[in-house]
Amino acid sequence: MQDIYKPAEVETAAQARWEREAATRSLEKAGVPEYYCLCMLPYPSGRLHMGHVRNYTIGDVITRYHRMNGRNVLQPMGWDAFGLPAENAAIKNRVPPAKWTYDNIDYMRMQLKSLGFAIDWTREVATCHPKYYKWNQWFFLRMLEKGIAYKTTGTVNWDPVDQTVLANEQVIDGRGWRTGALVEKREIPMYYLKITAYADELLSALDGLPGWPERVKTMQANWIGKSEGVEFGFPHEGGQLKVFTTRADTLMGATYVAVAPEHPLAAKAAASDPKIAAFVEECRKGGITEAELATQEKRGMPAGMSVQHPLTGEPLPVWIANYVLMAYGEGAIGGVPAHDERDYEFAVRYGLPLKTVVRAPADPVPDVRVSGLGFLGKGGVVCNSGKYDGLGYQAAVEAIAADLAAKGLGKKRVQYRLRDWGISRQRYWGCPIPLIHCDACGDVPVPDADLPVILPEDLAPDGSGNPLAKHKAFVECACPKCGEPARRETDTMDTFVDSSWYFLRYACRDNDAAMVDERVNYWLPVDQYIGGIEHAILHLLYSRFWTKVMRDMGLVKFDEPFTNLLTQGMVLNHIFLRRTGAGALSYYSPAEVELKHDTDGRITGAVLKVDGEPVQYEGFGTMSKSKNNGVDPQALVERYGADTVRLFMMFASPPELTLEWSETGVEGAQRFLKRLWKAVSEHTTRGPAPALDRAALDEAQRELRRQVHETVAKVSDDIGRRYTFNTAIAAIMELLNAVTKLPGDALQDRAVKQEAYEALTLLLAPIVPHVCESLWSGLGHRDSVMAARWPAADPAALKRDTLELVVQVNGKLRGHIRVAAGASQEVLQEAALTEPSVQPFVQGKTVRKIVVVQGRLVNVVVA
RNA sequence: GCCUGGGUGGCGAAAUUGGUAGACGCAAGGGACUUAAAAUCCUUUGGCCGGCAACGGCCGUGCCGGUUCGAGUCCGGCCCCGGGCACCA
Repeated sequence: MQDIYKPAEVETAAQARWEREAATRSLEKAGVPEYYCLCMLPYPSGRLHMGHVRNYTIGDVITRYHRMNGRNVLQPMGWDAFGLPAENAAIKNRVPPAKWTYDNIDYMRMQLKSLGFAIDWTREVATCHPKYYKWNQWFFLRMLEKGIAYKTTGTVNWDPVDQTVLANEQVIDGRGWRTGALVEKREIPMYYLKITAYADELLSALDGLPGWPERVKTMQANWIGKSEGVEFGFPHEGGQLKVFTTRADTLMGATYVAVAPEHPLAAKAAASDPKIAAFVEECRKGGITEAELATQEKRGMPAGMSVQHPLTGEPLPVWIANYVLMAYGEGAIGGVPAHDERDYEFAVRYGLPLKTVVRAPADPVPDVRVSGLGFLGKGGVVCNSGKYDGLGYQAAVEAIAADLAAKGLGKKRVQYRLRDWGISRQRYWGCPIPLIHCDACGDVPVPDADLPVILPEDLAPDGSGNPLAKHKAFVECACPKCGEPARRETDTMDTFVDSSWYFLRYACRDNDAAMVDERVNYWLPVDQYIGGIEHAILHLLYSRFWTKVMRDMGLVKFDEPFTNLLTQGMVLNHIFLRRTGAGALSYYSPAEVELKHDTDGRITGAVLKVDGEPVQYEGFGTMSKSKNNGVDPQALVERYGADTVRLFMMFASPPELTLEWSETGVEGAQRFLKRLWKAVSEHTTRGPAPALDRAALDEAQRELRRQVHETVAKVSDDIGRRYTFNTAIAAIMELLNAVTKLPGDALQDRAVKQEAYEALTLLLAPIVPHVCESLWSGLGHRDSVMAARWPAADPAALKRDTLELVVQVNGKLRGHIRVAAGASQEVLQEAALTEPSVQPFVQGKTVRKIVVVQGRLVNVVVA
């Protein structure tokens, strides 16, 4: 072993050894417990960013930990290779998206390899490869046959200048990003997947996922948004205006009815009244995101008609209102301004009457005409509602639903907030939807034998529309049914389709005859899935849905794709900027800036290194290109080595929290590895250590051994159960501090140190595998550390004869006592009361009570 | 607007089931080594007060209130920051 730590040499040698020994290859083995550790696949944007490094380091630590614990572990990698950024790069650089994507994949694969992740590269998948997306198309056709995929219209952002559909992120302040034109909503035909048919199972199955964070399950449950309520109609001349409400108890308080601008009644009203038509047209302005719709100013216009209250027959005016969503319920609501904040705001603005029909249980019955927002929530009592007065929420809903049913106007039903999944995208760089449009036969599925429908890879988009639609060789085809000339569908699939099942394909990517095979049931479900919290809802919900559809078609034998889920936080860095000219901002990389501190170490300012002039410090923010505060992992690996980068990432904060980048923190991580290297190297230069003789140890040696085994127990728990890698590393650092402080060079000193250094190496192997490979062989082992077994704590070494307990008086710390390990309560109380530092606080006072917490503390309560 | 997390020293954080607040590391100060610097090693470090000192006291986990022998942790109300909101991935 060399006496100086040289990361580049160590890492090249370790990676070469793993390659030579095919150490990261995973094969299906009968009789060995399998473990599937999966990280969310990256979008090949060009270079890895720190979020990727964090994600894959977490996955690699878990992978290597379970390997050392004897499991047959699979850790695959792939590329979420279709998507918008490739088209944007194509527009900017005039390079076909395919070339850009494949080049990026090559570079990023090299980066991943240089970080030493134990990935089985023989299973690599790229979603833009025809051998992958063929199965998107094949499965889409199966869903079409079953009625799970269907066609209807959907709303999109429309740029009227470019005549193009825009993604939400391409709409900035209501305008198209390239043209600056005001964006409009437009209805176009699209294909949908009937995820709502699985709403109930997607919701109830969350209870069967104890390995998922509560927060993610709560978000998914709220997203699905199951609510029980009443669907009923407001009768009018032309029939009934249907609404759905969860608050039928407030029905007697309805003073108006409002419909969405896209509602058929609004269209009908617009046809005969130009003012209404203008208003409906006005509502088309702006984007389609829920955030935008929910924050816009509430506006409305009378539809020029009225309906009857279903219980009283009283006429109620119909309004067209922009705050009513066509996508939820029936696209219409009964307005109850006294008991709904949004209705209240609307009614106040347009002078609509209020009627108070619910009161707090303790309050007196209010005057019907009391204005203002009344009781909210479901804990009230119905009033001013005739026969329903005095009922609580549930009883009132039942009674009103029964009366509506008796009149043939309504019934109780369940409503979900979840909407079906629209998968059509009017974009080039995606998986073609396998349909052919024939004038005679309609929409005809592409026969299975003609799959995949191959996406031409040599087109370059120019920003106006989908180049596929202009590509004759792609569009023009023969109808599979009648053979006459027909047009191929040019919409491609949402990239969420690609990422909804890629984790299955890793198990069988060499099978060209089937989407999945038996190996999928060997590896799946995924034992541990790791990725960003930003995917908590959409990606994870779509993957769960897709898995259930495949199960129902008999393709897989499990119900849920991911047994355990770890959501990692974002990586942040300092943000520096200068204001240049007319409000323009110029961002500077933290690498170009020097921070100024006061004597307490507080940041007081910053200057640009090149000119020494101040720049504005904006605090921490997520690493991004636009803020110019990203850190290039490659530069770090070259400067410090992969192990240092991995160690810092895992040490700086627990995986679920955000991580603030710190160059000095990276240096600290490097310092630790150097100290470890030096310590082991000094130990091994004295030759092989003698065998450990447990009976011959002195107190200091026993104490160090105890710490070794306590550390083994703690690190096993921190990595294997808690996923708190930061505290595992802290314990390992403490152990190194302790070993290097053990004086003496006697035989048993060396034996205890050998045991300690071997434990340190094994415990660190999942986190910094390259350096541990060298240390392990330095400590006298011929096999790779990847083949070594995870250490086990020796219970005999953990045993303690005495314990130190805390003594509190009225909950305040007043002293410590040392007692025998098995001491009785009486002995503890006596020791606590007679402890000199405790005496002044109990003397002359009445002891009311003594609380003893086993192995921790004694609290004396005095008055 | 709706849904969901988070807030602890100068900084990243720790405290695992309600039981010693600040482990571990960074930064900063003092010292050793060195012609010097870097590197390395030793050492101090939440705030305030008292003491020559050993040490002791009080305060302290975003803010206000509550439960408890005991609250960073539980409950109620507020403030601030982040993630998601269905065509970014």
